[in-house]
Amino acid sequence: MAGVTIYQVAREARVSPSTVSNFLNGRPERMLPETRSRVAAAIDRLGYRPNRAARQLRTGQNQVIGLVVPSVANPFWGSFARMLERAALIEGYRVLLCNSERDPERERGYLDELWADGIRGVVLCSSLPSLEHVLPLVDAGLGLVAFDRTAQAGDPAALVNISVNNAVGAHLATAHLLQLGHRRIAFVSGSLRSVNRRDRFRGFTQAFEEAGLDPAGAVVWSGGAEQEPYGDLDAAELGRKAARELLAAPDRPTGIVAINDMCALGVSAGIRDAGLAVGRDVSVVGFDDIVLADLAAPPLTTVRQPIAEMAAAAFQHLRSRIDAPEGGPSQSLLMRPELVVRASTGPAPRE
Amino acid sequence: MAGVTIYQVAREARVSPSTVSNFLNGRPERMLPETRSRVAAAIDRLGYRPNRAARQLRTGQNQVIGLVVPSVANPFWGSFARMLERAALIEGYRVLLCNSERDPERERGYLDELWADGIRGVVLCSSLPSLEHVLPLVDAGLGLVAFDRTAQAGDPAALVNISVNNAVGAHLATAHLLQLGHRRIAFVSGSLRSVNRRDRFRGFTQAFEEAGLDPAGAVVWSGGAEQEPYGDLDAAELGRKAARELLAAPDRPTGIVAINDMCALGVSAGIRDAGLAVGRDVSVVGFDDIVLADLAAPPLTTVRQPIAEMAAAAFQHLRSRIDAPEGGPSQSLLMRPELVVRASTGPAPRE
DNA sequence: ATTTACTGGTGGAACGTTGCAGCAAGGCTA
DNA sequence: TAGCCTTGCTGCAACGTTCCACCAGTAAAT
Repeated sequence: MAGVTIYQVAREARVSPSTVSNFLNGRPERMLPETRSRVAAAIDRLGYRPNRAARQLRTGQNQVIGLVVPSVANPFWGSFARMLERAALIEGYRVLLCNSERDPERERGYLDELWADGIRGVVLCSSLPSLEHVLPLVDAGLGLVAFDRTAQAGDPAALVNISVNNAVGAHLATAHLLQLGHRRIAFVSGSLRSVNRRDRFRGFTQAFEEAGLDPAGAVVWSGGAEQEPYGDLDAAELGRKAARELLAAPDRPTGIVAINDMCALGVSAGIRDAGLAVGRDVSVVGFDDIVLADLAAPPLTTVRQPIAEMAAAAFQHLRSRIDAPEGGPSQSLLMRPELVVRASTGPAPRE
Repeated sequence: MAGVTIYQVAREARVSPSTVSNFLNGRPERMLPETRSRVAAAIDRLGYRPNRAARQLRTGQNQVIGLVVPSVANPFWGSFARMLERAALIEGYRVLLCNSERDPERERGYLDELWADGIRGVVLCSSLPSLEHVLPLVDAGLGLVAFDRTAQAGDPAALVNISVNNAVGAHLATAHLLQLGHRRIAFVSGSLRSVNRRDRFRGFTQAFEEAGLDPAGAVVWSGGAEQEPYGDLDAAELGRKAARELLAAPDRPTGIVAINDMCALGVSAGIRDAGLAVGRDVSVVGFDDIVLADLAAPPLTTVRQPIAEMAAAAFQHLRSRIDAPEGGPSQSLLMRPELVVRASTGPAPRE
């Protein structure tokens, strides 16, 4: 045990514990320079580090935020976790990591745990349509930033939503394929239960409508049976399976919009499994722009999320919420996505 | 604030706080069944959750472990983080995430922070040759599992090392290429400063020697200048750059052993940049077997690490260390890697 | 000379647990 | 009947902070 306390520092510096505490907590100007340096020297000499548990018990504050992601094994969430942690670290906050596997039960369990740990700010990457399993805690004062989810009717005022504009993103992706002459386009996703996925699907159909086409003609592949929930690890496997099934059909699509990059990479693998060439026989668009999108063969055309800005914004909102729990209703943020054209998309092959 | 305390529960149940505490902490048999159910009912009715900070202050224990990885944005570390978190969760532990970016300064800073937070168990994925920047804390009682690093002379007895046998892994990879007839083989890595990388390099040269070849003839590309540290994000970029440089040389290699899968995927991209075909013109072997290895085109031949077992083992060791801080010197673990042959390797092209 | 204000501190009660020591009541032994 | 053990519970101090209230000393204002 380390266990050098504020009392020992006080004795060493020949002051009272209160003075040491004052020194530590932003009121060093309330003492003579001479005292100040005596305290500083004592702290240094003894290698004193404040006991965080005691501090938290006393103040009710701590410097930890929670992060709940579907699975940090998915590179998109991995990157997000890293950037959020980075943003947090700069301000002296630490990040507790939770993998929900998209399971509402686990999600709720995690938030309860975090609350019991005295954590008052959480970034929840849930995108479940309803957050009601979590609202009691928000009412109790938990600062919550919902990531990758747009504001829904009935959301409490205290809730901040940060998301890319998923409809616009999917629209971008789909319009890109349409412009390349593709007409038989499939939308590949797991179940469409989550908000962001529904938004993306909406963007998909809107692009059809704007092109004067009937979206009903588009193929939607959403995991066959609704055997939810599934982890994000399987997104790739899902895409592969989707590609296999879609390409075996008589009127196989020439373009595929995947729900995210992992799925798109799976789709690409599936296309190759079928002996076809990605970008020539079948075009694929992803979503996220993970690092690997550019490394794939062919490099993946995708919709980029400004992940660094989003992570920074998520932390900032959380932070101001923690500092001023009763602050007014907070703004939700809807970022602009960007289409990154690479080689996984090309002109529709002529029949 | 939630803030229902053990006192309120006690009053509600018409017992003393001590009794409630006894109920909560494993001594429920020390009271009449009737009392027990009264307490249980009160807890339930009030929605009481123990205050963890207070508990930690009192007992010095908490249920949190630290995880320090180079960068969770790297899918390998992402997967590892997820599995460690899963193993921890089962036993009621939470995981605090830290990205060191392979910077010893940051590493040390993180461990200090974790220690100040009262965390007594950390999985450190460092692989820096020396852990001396961290030893004072181990001496002070911090449970430390070093992951991806083999035991070194001078390591304290309390330190547990868990790693795959990197030498064997790299040997496997290299022998595979040699067997396919490759003779001009390059080893691509960032700097070779870390233990695991040196081990892998050793396996690489050993395979040459066993084949009766002079390892001095092999090309070693290790990042040009030693401009360390670099984040793992850049592993791919590094590989790409390496491939470009290596393939521009007069006697270009026909086989490349990459330090890990991200690097290998970068190398593959670089090979394609040069207009060559991976697996035919140039063979590539990775290390780790991340999920994406199988999705790449062509799928990546690689050395698999038994990541799930390693994560579980890491947690178990940590846990027993936390429960019995003065336990005897602990075993280090050296797991067996496995070569997974896919299509990124093929027979050496004839000249 | 008295009040008022400020400066540079100190004292001590919390924060919510835990766990040891103790205690009342009943039962057993001698 | 005294002594002692056991059962089932309670009292209280401690864990290491913080921060409000207070205080002694000096200086300025009345």
